[in-house]
This record gives sequence, C-alpha cells and structure tokens, in this order.
Amino acid sequence: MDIIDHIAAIPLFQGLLKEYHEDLTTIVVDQIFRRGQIIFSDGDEGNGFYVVISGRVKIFKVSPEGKEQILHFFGPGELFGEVPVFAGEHFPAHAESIEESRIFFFPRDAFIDIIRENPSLSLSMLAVLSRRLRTFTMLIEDISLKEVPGRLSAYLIYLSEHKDGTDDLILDISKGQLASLLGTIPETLSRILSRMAREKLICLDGPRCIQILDRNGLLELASGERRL
Amino acid sequence: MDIIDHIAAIPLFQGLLKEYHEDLTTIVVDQIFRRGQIIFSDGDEGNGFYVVISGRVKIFKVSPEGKEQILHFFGPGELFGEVPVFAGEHFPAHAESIEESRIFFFPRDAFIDIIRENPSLSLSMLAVLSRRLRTFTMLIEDISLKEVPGRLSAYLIYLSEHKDGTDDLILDISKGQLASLLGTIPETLSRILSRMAREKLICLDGPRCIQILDRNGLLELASGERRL
DNA sequence: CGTGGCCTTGATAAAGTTCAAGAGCCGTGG
DNA sequence: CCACGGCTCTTGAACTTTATCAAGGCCACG
Repeated sequence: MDIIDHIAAIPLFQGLLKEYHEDLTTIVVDQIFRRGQIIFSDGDEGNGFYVVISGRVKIFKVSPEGKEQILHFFGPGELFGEVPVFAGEHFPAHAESIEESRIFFFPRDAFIDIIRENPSLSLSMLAVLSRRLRTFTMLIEDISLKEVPGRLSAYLIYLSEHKDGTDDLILDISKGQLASLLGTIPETLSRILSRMAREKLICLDGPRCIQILDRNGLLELASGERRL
Repeated sequence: MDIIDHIAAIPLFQGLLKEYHEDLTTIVVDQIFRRGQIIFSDGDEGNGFYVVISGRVKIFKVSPEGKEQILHFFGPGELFGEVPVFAGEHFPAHAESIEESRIFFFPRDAFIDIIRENPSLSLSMLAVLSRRLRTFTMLIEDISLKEVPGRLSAYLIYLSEHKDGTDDLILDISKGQLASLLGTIPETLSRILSRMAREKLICLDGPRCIQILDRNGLLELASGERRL
C-alpha cells in the first residue's frame, strides 16, 4: 500500500482533492515507533501534527510524583499533537506509542497552506477539535464530579456501546492503564472491580474479560443515583 | 456604539473584510441576560455560538448531587458554545450569566457560509479551539494530579501574572465560585486559605483581597515540591 | 524452573467531604 | 437608627473515599 493511499484513507483528508493528497505525500514524514517509545514530551516545541496509521498511541500528563493521567488513546486514522499547530507554543502533554506504531508526521507550514485553500478541510479540522473538547469536558466531569466506581461504570457502559453492544467486554488496555485513564491507581481499580463482582454487577472472566451482569446497576452508579 | 462596531471589535473577527462584518450584522441576535440567568443547559441542542459583549459568563458542569465544576469564565470579546456548531449534537455543559451581560448569538448556518469563504477566519477559530484544548489539558492536570493547595497556588500565581504582576491580588469571583473552579467546595478552600495564611505564604486582607507573601513557596506548592 | 511484569489484597494514613453551627456583612424596612 | 433576613464565609468534628506501603499470587517467557 502506497503512502498516498494511507493519506487518502485518513478521515480528516476525506473530501480533499487528489491533488492535495499528492501535495501531502511530498511533505509527510513516515515514522515507526516501538512499544514504549516517546513521540513527544510535554513542553516540547511542536511544528506539525501526527496521524496514527497503525498501532496505538497514548496522550498523558505526569505529576511530579510520577502519577500519570491518560487523556486519550488514539488508533489508526486519528490525529494528535495538533494544538501547537494552531495555538503556537508547546505540546501540552506527552505522547507515547504503546505498541509498535506507524505514524505520519505533517509539518505545520505546508499544512496551513493547504488548509487556506480548502474550507472543507478546515471544517473537518474544526470538527475534530470540537469533538475533542467534548471528550475533555466529559473527562473533567468524570474526574471531578464522580467517584471511581461511577467513572468505571461509565467506562464499561461506553465500551459496551462502542463495540457490539453485548454484555461481554474485552479490555483493549491493561488494568494499570485503565486506572490511569480513570484518574486513579491500579490498587483502587482492582478493589472496585472485585467489589462490583461481589455485588453481582459484573463478572470477571479472566485477565481482560469482563461480563456485564447488571447494566442498570452500572448506569445507576455512573449517574450517581447509587453507591457501591 | 453600533452593532457593527461591536462585531468588528471581537478578536475572532479581526482581519475579516468589512463586507463580512456587515453580513454578520444581519444574522446576529443581540441579547441581554440578567445575573444568574441560564443561557443554555447541558444537553440542549446548539445551533449557533455566542460572544460576550459585556458582562461575564460561566461554563460549568453539575453532578447529580448538585456539586458544580466550573470549566471557564468568559468575558468581553470571548466566544462560547461553539462545540455543537462544528461537532453537531448538544452543548456539553451549562452556561450562566453571572452578571448582567450583553451577548451576541450567531446562528450556525450563516456562520459556516462565511467561514467557507474566509480561510483566515477558520484559522482564527482553530486557534481559539486549540487554546481551549490547552486550557482543558491544564485543568485536567490540575484536578487529577495536584491536591487542592497546589491548584490554589497555581491559580494565585496565574492571577498575579495575568494582572499587573504585583503581590496584591483582588479576586474577581466569590470564594464559592473559586472553590468550584478548583474542583472543591467552599469549606475546603476556606481551610486551605487560612492554613496558607498561617504559614505566611499569603495574607488575607479582606473579603476578596489576598496578598502574596511568599511567591516561591506558592510555586513550590503548585509544582508539588512541597506540601502544606 | 526461576524471573519479571501485572494484578490482587490487607493494613494504615492522608486528604477531602459532609453536617452542623456560628460569625460577619449588607441592604431593606420598620 | 436599629433590627431583621439573607447572603457568604469560617470553623469544628465525624466520616468517607482514596492513596500509600507492603506482601504475596499468577502467568508468560526465557
């Protein structure tokens, strides 16, 4: 598969004329990152953005004591690191490849030139950023307004709805990473999972398998009507 | 002062041809909100965005138990409620006028038409959204990775730097609102303020006046090197 | 078969919230 | 002019949630 095909397959660039796809081909930097490799760090200067072609990337913050808060996971077709492109200054968080990943890097200036000529591209980009703001709003709500069982319930419901809608869930990240995404630590997550299992809300079916037994109960936890 | 002058004064519309300012005049809805009035609610359908002309607006989330988390305060020249314009769906939070405010509302479709013809406007909008993402990233970091004294210190330092840089601060919001912005409750904020005063980090000079006595100490708290 | 990563469990401690009561401030109206 | 009610803010004590520290279990991989 050619580079131009990968570019044409990126949702952000759908609806862009082939001519511009070709332009992008000439400026793109094609990179491979290994598992655990840092792509950029909080505070680094950014002069372009990234798109995941294959693999997975996590975006996160770290406290001085070493605790980390994951902001996003991004997979194929998704872009990240775009804030400095439009707002200037530095990356506001770290990016790490959590498995072997192929990443395309698009330098800022050439990209801005293309956006100037393509209103539909800029609208797509505005949509991407707006959706991201929505995600952050929900994350802030979760972290600040719910306790851990509520956040976990909301995540499980989300997983179920964004997969096949069934009750059998397969975590695509480790429990340690899930803890970080939920703004807590592995010990706490582990305790709450077993408490939920004891209350027959879920059933733990192995390392990364969770079965939802009482969806309503989870919804009540997520909305704060009920405590564990 | 005419409506077109107000529109021309909005930073987002700087650099836009006068012709477009005139177009905007024909679609804008000029509104006054009283103190405490709700502008829109979390989940409402959004078909346009707002710009503060005068007064102040707070954007916030509310938990089922009634605790609120403030996401932003916006003042003259700033826009809000733009997420549904580009991402579709509903407002992700509530907006309330915290004093008598004059607000311009711009309906979505007409605005999108203008953006299509004005690359520089879309770049301005991208910059606005990117800055907002940066702000949210910092808010998440604060809430999730720092404890309340750290968040408060960071806020005080921020206030001092974004005003005149002096050590005498005047809060432009009530302590209750500040607590909500910091993701805590008034009682906790009050306790921590008096603890900081006891430790000679600050001096409480009346209802809304705080004097910074030990800026370094505050910086250490904000960065987590030190605990209260 | 041992080693390292990831996960679980327990005891303990810290931070923050809740509940309750009271202080200070201010505008209104008797 | 002073008393009243309604605010916001403060303080105290009990309680809840979560983090920390420490130990042990499970499993895959060499």
